Amino acid sequence: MSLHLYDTATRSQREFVPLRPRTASIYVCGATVQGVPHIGHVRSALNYDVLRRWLMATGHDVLLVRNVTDIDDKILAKSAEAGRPWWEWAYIHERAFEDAYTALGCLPPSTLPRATGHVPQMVELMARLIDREHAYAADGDVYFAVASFDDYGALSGQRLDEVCQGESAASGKRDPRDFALWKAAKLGEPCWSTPWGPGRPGWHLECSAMATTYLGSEFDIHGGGLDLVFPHHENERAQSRAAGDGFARYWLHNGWVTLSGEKMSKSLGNTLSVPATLRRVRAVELRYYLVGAHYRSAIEYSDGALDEAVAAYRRIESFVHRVRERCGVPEPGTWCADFAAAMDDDLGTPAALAAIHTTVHEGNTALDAGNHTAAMAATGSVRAMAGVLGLDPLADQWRSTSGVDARSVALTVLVDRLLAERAEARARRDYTTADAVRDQLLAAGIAVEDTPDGPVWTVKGS
RNA sequence: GGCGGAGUGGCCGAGUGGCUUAGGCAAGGGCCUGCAAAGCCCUGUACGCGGGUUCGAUUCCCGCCUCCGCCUCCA
Repeated sequence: MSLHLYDTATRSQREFVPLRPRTASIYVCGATVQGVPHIGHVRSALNYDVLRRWLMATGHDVLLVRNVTDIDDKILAKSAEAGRPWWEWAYIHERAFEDAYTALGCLPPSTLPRATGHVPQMVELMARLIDREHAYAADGDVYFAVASFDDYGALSGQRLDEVCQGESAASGKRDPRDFALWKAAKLGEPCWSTPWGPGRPGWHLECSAMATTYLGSEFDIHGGGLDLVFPHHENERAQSRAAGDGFARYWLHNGWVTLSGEKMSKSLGNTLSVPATLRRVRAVELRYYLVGAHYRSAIEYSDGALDEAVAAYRRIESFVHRVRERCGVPEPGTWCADFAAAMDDDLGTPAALAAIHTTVHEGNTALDAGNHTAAMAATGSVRAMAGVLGLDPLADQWRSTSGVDARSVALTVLVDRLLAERAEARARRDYTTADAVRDQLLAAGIAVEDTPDGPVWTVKGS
């Protein structure tokens, strides 16, 4: 079995055969940085992070480009409303997004291009399109001529006669279905000069320009949220192919996070921000929750479901910690066949998680039987599998303290001192005193468990 | 109106034409423990409704109901 991915363009699973063997090039539509990231935004980034990690784990050299749309109508409107420069507004929110991605353990992209930094490439692309008579300039706007591209609509399944794209108010448009590649400068708006007059990039054009700048005229995977299929990705595909580029070979789209049955979106105002969620659960737990559902299914957010994910993750985490305390630090090993089969089947993370839980179960049984070798092996396997999902409990990413610092040394000395007292009390059957010590520790957030190898303590939530 | 997705046991959430019918959470019983905790063992008549195909359907086909998304900016 090899990796198969569901391709929106063909509405079917296709075997992933990269353009160049052992390499993978991925372009993911990042955010329009106009506000604070919500958990739906990070779900998208997380899905492509898991894809990337699985490709890396199976021996691919991966290039992943995620863009930042740092100029658009809403950024201009919101910054104006706030009385701040548009570029400051964009950068503040770009940082908020990056902070959220980093907190959740997304590997940094190979590069993070901004739309405003790629105007020359956009001009070049428009020139090619005009040359081939797939685009035309009108009063400083530049439009793509939809009718000139036969394959338009193939990606999204939209019927041409039903389509009427947003910029219909514009006078120079020859066909209501045409969409803007470039928008003529309006008074007071930022603009860049082009052969057709000053203006600013249209949304669709920038992604085509940035993707091919970094990944070449043809690349492997283009990803994004389900809502981008039409018109954004349809238009990207049309303009790039019309210009003679092969463009994306696989189109992946992730499902929603919904709240009260509705898509979480800024316009509806029903968003749950990442910072707010991280005040309630740890980042790794939120990651488990978002990665635990299949990427194409919708997640109907609920506090209860998030709590269940927290409990499920802690089962894995406590197993790994228990083995580490009793048997030593296990190095990541190899994943089991079920796990690989699940991941190869269109990133079947639910089944992959089931494989992890099965291994945890086996490891716990081994630990109960005093078989430290088998417990270590299971833990190594769990670490490797969880690592592919970015959920390895012992990964540096999730370490709350940097390991052996002065504070943790001090804590260890004090806890060990108390545990010695408790051991003495237990030895003389003074359980009142022994339990008092344990309760004291628990009140301080330190859980004590008696095991065949002696008491083991852990700081809750670390 | 056009296109697409979903309805699974107390809850979350996979999946499959029949095989011990994922996994987790929660619940009940048991083992272990001084007591716990954690773990282990056991238990639980699931597949929106109505037809059809089939020896057999939750899984395929048809119809219906309900919910959601895209078609305008949106992960």
